[in-house]
Amino acid sequence: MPTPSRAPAPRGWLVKTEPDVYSIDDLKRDRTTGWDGVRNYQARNFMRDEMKKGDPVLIYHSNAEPPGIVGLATVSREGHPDPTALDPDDPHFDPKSDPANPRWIQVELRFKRKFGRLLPLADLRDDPDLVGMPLLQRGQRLSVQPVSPAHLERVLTLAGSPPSR
DNA sequence: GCCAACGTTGGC
DNA sequence: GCCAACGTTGGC
Repeated sequence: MPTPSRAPAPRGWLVKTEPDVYSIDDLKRDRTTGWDGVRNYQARNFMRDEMKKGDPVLIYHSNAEPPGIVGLATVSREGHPDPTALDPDDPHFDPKSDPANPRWIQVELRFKRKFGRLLPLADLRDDPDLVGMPLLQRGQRLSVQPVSPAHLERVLTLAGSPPSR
């Protein structure tokens, strides 16, 4: 029998940022921002190929005390060239990127909410429901990574937020 | 500040 | 194409 066509399961994401550089409060202030400066091919490919408008995005503070997940955003614009790679005055300028065929991609994120409390990395590591989450894997340092629906729901529950929407 | 893990670079 | 050297990330 024919399988009814069904929308693909919504994908969740997690992005890292150093709060000294750009924090959840900065995103709240700006409301939207181009997630620029990512210079890793795997992370770029997620932004270029897989992050879709409306996808939920967890915001993670790295190099913070303590490090942890601090809030939620959404993809408000899909992959497009990262202007900082083409700007010689920008610290993320990449002279090897051809302006006619830009090498680096960003998405635009829109602030959704800041959690009432930071969810510390150490606590997430201890949560049996989060086993296998890429963030928690040893030596993992991707700054853009997928989050399964189950892990996303668990994080939102820990944050005291509704599991969807 | 230390250092493990990982990605990139470049000599060969 | 191998791999050592180097630079970066990021927790601790």
